Amino acid sequence: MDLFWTKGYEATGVTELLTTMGIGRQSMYDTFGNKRDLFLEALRVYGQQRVTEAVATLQGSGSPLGNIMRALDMAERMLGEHGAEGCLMGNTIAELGGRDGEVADVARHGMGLIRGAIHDALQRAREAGEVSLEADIEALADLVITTVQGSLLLSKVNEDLTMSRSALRGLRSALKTC
Amino acid sequence: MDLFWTKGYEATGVTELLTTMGIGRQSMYDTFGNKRDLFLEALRVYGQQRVTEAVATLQGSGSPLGNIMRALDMAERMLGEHGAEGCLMGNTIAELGGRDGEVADVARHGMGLIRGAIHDALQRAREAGEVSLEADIEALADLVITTVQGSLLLSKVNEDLTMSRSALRGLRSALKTC
DNA sequence: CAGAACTTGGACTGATCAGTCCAATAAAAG
DNA sequence: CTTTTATTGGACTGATCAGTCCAAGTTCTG
Repeated sequence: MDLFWTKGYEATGVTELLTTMGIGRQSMYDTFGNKRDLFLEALRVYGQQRVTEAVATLQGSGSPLGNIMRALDMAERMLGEHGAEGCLMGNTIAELGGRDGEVADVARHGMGLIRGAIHDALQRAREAGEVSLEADIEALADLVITTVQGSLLLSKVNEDLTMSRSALRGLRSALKTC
Repeated sequence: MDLFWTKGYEATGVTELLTTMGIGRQSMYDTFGNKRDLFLEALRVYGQQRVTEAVATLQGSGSPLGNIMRALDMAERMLGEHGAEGCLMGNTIAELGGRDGEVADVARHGMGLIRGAIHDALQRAREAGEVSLEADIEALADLVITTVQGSLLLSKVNEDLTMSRSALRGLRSALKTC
């Protein structure tokens, strides 16, 4: 998973995967079938990890808007730790999104789950009076997931994370005033 | 340029490039040196095109905030016409950003120019009273470019452009209320 | 202990790729 | 007309790649 994450699908060789996983060639082909299916499995694991932690944060017991802010803290932490690698789902969409439908489905599905959790948190925030009644919850949820993905994309090329952090800052203030 | 745009760098073969360009193999190697330098040239041309039209819109004579909105119209038009392909600069960052410094520089430079034009327009908008004096111009400029890139990334995997358009809608309303 | 299931390294295949070389042709320039 | 320059297609190189095969060893199971 880490290899695919840092180097991308095509740029990662099977031999490299084997030595990193510490297993023999035949074992990999017996277990996963081929490189693409191994990648698909890695992508599923990655998606599950991210979705699990994001949803847990967004469904926390405290203030819904506070939970969203804490989710954005998570995104910032990810920027710091994995800025150069970006997000495996985002990377995958960029590299294979237009070529492999099944891969695209997995990435889209993972993002959809996170977007749904953001949307639900926004709805609770609206009910709690933390955002205005007129706020467009759908648009805001899409804005959040889109901005986070954008910031993770740009961080791949800006070793200085100012721009990515700044975009998230703009997003936070937009959420507070809406 | 179109080939690299739709298929990515690695997935585009030299032979394919030659037939599309309608020239012989040797001519290409004599003229551009190798595949990577040809790509670099295509990326520069793409960047120049996008920067030129974006800056022209953002520096228009009318209302600065209105110019930003018109630039977002441009992004929406691009979503409709090239949603499945995304943005060549964004695609390039995702595929090669961590591996080829010179390529990363070109993509980063193009985006920096657009970001600068957005920033200047925001500044003029603030001076004209279209956004509040307390607005964080830097954060807003980064939010805009980041969201647009994010929406172009997600559009590669959502043939239905609802999410991308919705994110831009959220961005517009955030700009209006700030 | 004996047999089955799993794992290993290494050799191998077939395909694909970027890049080079060359001989023939076409265009341009003097 | 003649010489130089540009362009072409096609053969070729060397490397890399995913995936297969096999023989030997290891672990698990009854």
